Amino acid sequence: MKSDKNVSNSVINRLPRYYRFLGTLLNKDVTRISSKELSQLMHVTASQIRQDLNCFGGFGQQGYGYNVELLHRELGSILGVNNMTPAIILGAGNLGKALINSIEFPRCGFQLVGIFEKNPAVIGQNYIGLTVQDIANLEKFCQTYHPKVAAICIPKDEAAALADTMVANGIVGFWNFSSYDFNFHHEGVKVVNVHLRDSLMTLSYMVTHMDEGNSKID
Amino acid sequence: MKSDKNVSNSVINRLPRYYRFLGTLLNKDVTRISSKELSQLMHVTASQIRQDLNCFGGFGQQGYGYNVELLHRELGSILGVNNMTPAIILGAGNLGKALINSIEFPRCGFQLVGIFEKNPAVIGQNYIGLTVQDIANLEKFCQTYHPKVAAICIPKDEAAALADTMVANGIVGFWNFSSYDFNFHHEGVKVVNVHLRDSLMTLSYMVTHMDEGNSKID
DNA sequence: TAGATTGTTAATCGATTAACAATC
DNA sequence: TAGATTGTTAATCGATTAACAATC
Repeated sequence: MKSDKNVSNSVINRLPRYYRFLGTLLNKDVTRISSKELSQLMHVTASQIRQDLNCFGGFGQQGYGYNVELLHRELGSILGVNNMTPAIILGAGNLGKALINSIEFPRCGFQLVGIFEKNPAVIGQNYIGLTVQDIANLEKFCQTYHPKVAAICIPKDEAAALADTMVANGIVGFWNFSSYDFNFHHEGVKVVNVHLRDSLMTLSYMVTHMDEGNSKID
Repeated sequence: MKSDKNVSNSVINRLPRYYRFLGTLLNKDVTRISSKELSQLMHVTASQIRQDLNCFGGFGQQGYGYNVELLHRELGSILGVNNMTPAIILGAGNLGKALINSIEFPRCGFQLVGIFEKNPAVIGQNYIGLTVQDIANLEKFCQTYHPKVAAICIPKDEAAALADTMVANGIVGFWNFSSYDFNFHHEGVKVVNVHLRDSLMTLSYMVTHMDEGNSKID
């Protein structure tokens, strides 16, 4: 892999989409594709595809295009989808349960190793082979099993109360569904925020201003 | 309100966050705030705040700053949070149920008027006062109740099969959790995509490349 | 009035697109 | 070889930041 020069957030955000489209092509037994063909499929410019891919290496061949299987595998490796990074979920409420049941963590690069909740009615329940644990045991669990990533499905205040503990105990990545702002006070951790409420309000703006240009938000 | 000039996707995406912070300030009985103070609170530049707000009007006062309550109300109105736009949810699986139970639609500008599912085991169940309906009744429902927005919590193929019907029956906005690409074939509709799987894979990239700069994605 | 802070224009920065020489 | 398509550099476009005159 080429030394990762110039990899902007925009590029990183587009990588999973490339990976997804290539997976679809692979399932259809497409063996090669040019940036132009892919650009028509994905509705982006061929230039952007070539620029994006070249942040990571020269995966194509002049006059030929890209080998779908190879490129898919390379992007998977860049995304780390085979790393099985140990991950936990904080909060087994509606959202937590939805993630547990609808997200294929192993296909995204993670192994789900623990689920934590403070509600006694939920503690002890079983989901996809994991027993929901008391969130009071979180620190001890981290010291034993060293999860690296946490999906935050608890309210802002509870997230705030646990943030320092998590970082101190080796959590380096947050998939954050709360409105707590992690990287404000935590250096060196990676955060992907998913603000569902904000995203719905953005849609409210868009349908409220139907006439205006903006038609799509990712 | 000033004529909406130059409102980019970036600005629209930031609006709900401004609204959220102002709501918090309001709860703390803060009556006025300068762009500088707000910028420190939100970790953005004061310049950007002033630029963003000025897309919609001059809500501040030289030498004083912004009236929190007024600005909060104005942003709410711009976002359309009081519009009560009729909305439906397609799919009452794990994710659909999570949205029903954890998102406050009325506070985001919507009134939830229908929930649809194809699984017979779920049809007829009750959530927050709504009975889950057979998705086969969707078209008829639309013609009677005219929902304007749909949250898509069904698989790509099912979304694809229903897309034309929905658009033909007046749905103009999609909160899309599937990997079906709406605006490819549908003109004039507004789409906010939420690709949870992609977002988790982006986090995988980030923790796989810990050393590199990027630390936060929204 | 003097001090503060906006609204807005100008400068900078970064991301996207276009172009093309390299090369399979 | 000729045609196609990449990798990469240069040009354009848009978004962010800085600066400052207007003004409360």
